Amino acid sequence: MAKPDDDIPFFGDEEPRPAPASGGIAARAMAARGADRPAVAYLDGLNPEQTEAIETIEGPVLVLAGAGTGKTRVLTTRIAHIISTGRAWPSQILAVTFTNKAAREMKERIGFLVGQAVEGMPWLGTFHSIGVKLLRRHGELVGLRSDFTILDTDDVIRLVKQLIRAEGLDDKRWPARQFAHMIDGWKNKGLGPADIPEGDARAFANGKGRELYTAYQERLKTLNACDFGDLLLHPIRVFREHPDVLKEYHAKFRYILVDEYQDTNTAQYMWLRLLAQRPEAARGKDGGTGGVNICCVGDDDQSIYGWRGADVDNILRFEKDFPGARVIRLERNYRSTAHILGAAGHLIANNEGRLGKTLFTESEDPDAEPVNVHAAWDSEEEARAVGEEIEQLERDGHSLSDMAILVRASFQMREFEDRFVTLGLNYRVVGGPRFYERLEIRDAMAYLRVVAQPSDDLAFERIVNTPKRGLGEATVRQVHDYARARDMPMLQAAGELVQTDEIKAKPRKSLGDVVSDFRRWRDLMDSTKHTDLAEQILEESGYTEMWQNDRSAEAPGRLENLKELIRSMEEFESLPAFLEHIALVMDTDRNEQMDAVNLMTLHSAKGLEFETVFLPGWEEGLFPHQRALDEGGRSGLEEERRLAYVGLTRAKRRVHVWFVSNRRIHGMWQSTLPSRFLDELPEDHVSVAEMETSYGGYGRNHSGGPYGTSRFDRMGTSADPFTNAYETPGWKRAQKNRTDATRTNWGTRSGHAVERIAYGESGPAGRTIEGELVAKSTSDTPSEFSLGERVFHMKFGNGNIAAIEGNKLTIDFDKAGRKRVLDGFVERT
DNA sequence: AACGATCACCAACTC
DNA sequence: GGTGATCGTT
Repeated sequence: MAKPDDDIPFFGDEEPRPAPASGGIAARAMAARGADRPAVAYLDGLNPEQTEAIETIEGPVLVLAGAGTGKTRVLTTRIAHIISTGRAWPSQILAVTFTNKAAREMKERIGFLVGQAVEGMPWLGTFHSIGVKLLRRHGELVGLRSDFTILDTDDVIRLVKQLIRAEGLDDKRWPARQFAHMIDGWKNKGLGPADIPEGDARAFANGKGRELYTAYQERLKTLNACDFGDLLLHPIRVFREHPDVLKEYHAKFRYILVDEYQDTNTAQYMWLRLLAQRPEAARGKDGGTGGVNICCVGDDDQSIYGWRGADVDNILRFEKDFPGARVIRLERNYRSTAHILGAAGHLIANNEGRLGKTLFTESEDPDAEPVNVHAAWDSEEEARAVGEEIEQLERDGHSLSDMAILVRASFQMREFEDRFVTLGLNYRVVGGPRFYERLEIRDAMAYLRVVAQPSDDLAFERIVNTPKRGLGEATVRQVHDYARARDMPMLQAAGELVQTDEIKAKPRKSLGDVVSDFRRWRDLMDSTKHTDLAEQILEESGYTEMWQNDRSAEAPGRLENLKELIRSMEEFESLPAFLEHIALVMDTDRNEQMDAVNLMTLHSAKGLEFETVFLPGWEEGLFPHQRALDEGGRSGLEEERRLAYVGLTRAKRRVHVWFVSNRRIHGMWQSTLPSRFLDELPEDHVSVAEMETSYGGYGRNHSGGPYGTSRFDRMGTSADPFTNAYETPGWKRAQKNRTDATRTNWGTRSGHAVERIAYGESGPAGRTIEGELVAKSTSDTPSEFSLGERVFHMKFGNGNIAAIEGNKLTIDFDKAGRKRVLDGFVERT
């Protein structure tokens, strides 16, 4: 086997092996070579299916790996196996993942198996980071210089907005965000401006869709920039238009592995096919093995990215694409209790079009808890109750890091955060609002981008007048127009303009200063350490000073973040390397070692596991998400169900599902119905929480509070909206529990009051609460209240009606101030 | 040109 | 609840 040029020293069959890393499994594996099976130690402890998935090295393989069945172990061991048996150099293995986290984890675990050799795997990464690597080499074939920049969604939207305005269109009527989203969708499908369907092209901006898309691509080219979609599309173009280049990679990548195959979109699929389907293999000249050594690992039940273009069909049609493919199912679960698996399996069985797997576990745990379902009045109480449960678990000796709260939508996080702050409970937001998205970080990055890449107009425009330098809209536009007219970067245009007298004296001076600043910084780039340079730039530009003079509450935090930014640059060797990292790797994993509760969305929970999982917000409209239902119809619902499945299967031992009766959405309180998914959980594996375990104490406290009313009363009413829709035995038991608890604890007086609050004066039968949005379903009905009327709201207390819009009331509350609420939630006093 | 106040609109998630 | 856009003011 010839050693590839870009490989690092490692062992091959003919070469002496370096001393293996001590304790490395590979070391033991090599020592054990020649013995009977398991021939190598790293295959110890694997079940037969896993072993098959690892040892079937030649030819196409699809591994259908259910949740918790050792998917990552199979992938990493397979790679270790390929390397250890000398079938390929580390650099000859292409291993793609979707997230940086997955790539990082895989790299770490391969490191445990093969030691140093993992450092020789340059082609282990996300689709996008590998795309960047390809384009740095071959970008010129599609008109990109090798120092191109990568635009994030924010940049894209700003750019699209400029283009929409340049076309003389109203950017209100045709929102840039929407068009950016459309472009992204086209790119996910592998469509360039010429390829998009006529209907799509006409759908936006009076038929100017295609024109705009073309203009957008043109603009990217002049900016020497790529958006995320281009990181996939450009390599595809290179491969298609330059067979010699493709051939080079065919020879290079002897083994291809794909993680989370069910999440590949069409462009990624095209990309993979180009690399995996070799013409010589098709002609049968490749040693009879079929030649396509591709191994895709995935789980159709965990496909949750349909809305961003992932195509489940990719996994469903694998066998057609790669004839002779071996399909291996991993169904033995090593993570969860039988209760959790039972609940998840029963839920997901409601989906059609599955490849079909049934997870099982062999561990028998007599103490295992069923899945717990809880009800709460509103999201605030939900957060409080979850907080209590967490504290109880903590007192029982569980560590916070073993618990996670998985929400459907990120806005749900705030209430938990608020609660945890009050409790002094450590928490960690995983994948939440990211560091790089912060205003000050983006500003600082813009400075660095202009220095590293003077043609980066988007970055230039962002900071040309930040801090304020007296360069207003008028001046910036002048520079912009000058640049566009001469097809040059704005920085250069600014440099030329200040030589002329086209600009008034004041802005001319500041613009000149900016230009010479950037010139100076740029000259320093080669001679100064990038961290020092960054510090110098922030200092000399007046940017840090701007925040030092800012007396707002956030300013100190922002300065802290800027320091953090400089610190995080340390580990990169150069400014460009750092900028690329930021563009692609948007997470900073700080505080990983702290013991803290994990808070994240269901999407970002995929691939993780926790002892205890809290799943709040199981309500119609939120989960399943209304938008998924509206846009995706049945398949949208199925995707939501898979998301629920992902949530449940994250748990090893305990699951607590919550739903609330009232949730505030867009600042308005809305009544909600429990999610249909609750109904799809099997009774055998579910227990509906008894009142005293989850509601005791604090509910009572509130009944004595300023607003007087207990919050659970509504549930005990005979007209309970849940009754009709939810007939399962488990559900009835839940009703019964609620009823009993209500009656015993709080009596009926407030029950009556709340009943009216919940249904308004028209009575329970008249106004059906229509699941997701009461506001929508009843907006035609004029409100029965009148202006100035004195009303009572159970959360906000007494107030006067200031305005009426259908059934939405604007009320000036005595204590809570002005709020907008639905009329169903207030009563006359 | 800069600033502060008010308003409209939005809020799945990843690279 | 937060943000960006817009308007009126200096």
